[in-house]
Amino acid sequence: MSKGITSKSEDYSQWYNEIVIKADLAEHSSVKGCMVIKPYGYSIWEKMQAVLDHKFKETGHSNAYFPLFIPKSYFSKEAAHVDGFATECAVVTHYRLKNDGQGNIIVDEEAKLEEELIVRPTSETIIWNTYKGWIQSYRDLPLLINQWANVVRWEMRTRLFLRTTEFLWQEGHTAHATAEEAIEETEKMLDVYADFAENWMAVPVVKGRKTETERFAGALDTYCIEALMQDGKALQAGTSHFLGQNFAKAFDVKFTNKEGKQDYVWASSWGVSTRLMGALIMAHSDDSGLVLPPKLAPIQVVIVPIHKGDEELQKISTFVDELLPRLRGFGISVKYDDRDSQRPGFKFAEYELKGVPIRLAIGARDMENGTVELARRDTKEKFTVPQEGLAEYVFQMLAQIQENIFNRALKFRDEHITEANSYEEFKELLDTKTGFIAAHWDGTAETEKRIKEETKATIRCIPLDNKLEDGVCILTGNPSKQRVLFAKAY
RNA sequence: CGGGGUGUAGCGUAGCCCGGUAUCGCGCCACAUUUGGGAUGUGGAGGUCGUAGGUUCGAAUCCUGCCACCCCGACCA
Repeated sequence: MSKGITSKSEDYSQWYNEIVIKADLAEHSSVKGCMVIKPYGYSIWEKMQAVLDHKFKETGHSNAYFPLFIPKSYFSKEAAHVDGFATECAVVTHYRLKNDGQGNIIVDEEAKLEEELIVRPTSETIIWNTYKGWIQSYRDLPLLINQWANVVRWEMRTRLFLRTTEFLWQEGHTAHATAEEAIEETEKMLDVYADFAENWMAVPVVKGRKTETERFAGALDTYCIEALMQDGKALQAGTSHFLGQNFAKAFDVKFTNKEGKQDYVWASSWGVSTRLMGALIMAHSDDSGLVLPPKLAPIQVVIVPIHKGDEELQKISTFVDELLPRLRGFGISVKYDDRDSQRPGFKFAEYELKGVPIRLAIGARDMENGTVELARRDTKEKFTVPQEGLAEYVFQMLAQIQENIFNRALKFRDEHITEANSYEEFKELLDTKTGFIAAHWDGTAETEKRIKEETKATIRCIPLDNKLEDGVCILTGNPSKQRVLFAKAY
């Protein structure tokens, strides 16, 4: 392992890449745009999954699994949907290889599929085609399904976790008897995402709605949570869509309501992906490496013994053997690193790089004094604390760290929401201060497009808790009733 | 799809201009000494130089083609 990583102030993008690689979260695979998520990175994702999965079930959803392959014809059934995804679909055309007689394996042209299969970029189409058979009556509704899956989007430019060709996610697909219920579901799941981002990932988010331009292909309304990264760029961390009756109509999913009349079903879909890993990394980490919120850290506490000779190690290990169950009793995941192959300094640096929230170092001096050295990752502070009551102290410290990194991120975020009242001011802020810029917009796609072309800033969302105020659009001077949040985004 | 870059041991690299069978560091293995912020010494193992062809007595090096990946943009979660 090499020493140090590029400073984030020097080159943010390189800093990010190095953290992902050096903290052992993931690595590039031999396939362009695809990554291998390594055990340490995957264990963070598993923690995210576990929490989210629990929340989904708590809100009445069940998991199911739908196929990876989608018949091409399904895509053309919803016009906006196909427009949105057509240019980034991987297509399966053959089902067999053969030996060409010269030692090469080639595609067997005789094994051409009647109908090409699309590797799912998202599953609305195959799921709604399936729902057609599941829904006949209002009694079958609501239908609340989630699936954990991989999807493929053939993006031109990829970045580890933030945008990979194949990525892992969950996608909820629900069916309802009324528009109101579907909207309620859409908003409820947005709240679930926001709660997860803030209270687990410690990443503050703005809940809002997308403009028509930024809306999901096939949705009537797209809600989102937007987070701010340390370089002042926004990251869309999750989306929840109200799909209206678009997919029900495309796939002919009707039900008989209480009055005995036929109607199309109302839908929502919502998802978060391994992109959340990117958000987690970028939101908190520093030049020493990853900083993980305790609630999602695979290892919350690491214990490093410092000893001269086996005898001292024995004593320390005996103490640690008693300490471990006490810590675990508080639900703390703890690792005792008594490897003799690495010295303490190496281990300190390694666990900092990996973002372990608390490190306990115990040496002969501590054993004599009845203390341990506690180092917290978020502030880099070190404390000498008594062994007596240590488990409880650590437990409380973990809660403090969780709170601290959230507050730190919140402070940064709030300091980076700035109001702009003219186009000049807007451009100036984008170049200097960055972050979210709250500005009046005349509500037209033309204005949005021009601002994007001229400044690279997009409307991240129209915040749900927006206050109404009269103003004029920064570009056109036309009247506006509220400010929207602009930012450069990932 | 444009621009830039890289491909040599597990990783990072030197060598390429000027052709003679590959340098250094990290890591790995063994042993010893070490251990409160990225240890030290000694010995050792490890290479189709991305790939196909060409020139040459001889190619990591020169020529041609191909492939792949990374970074920066445009597009997108």
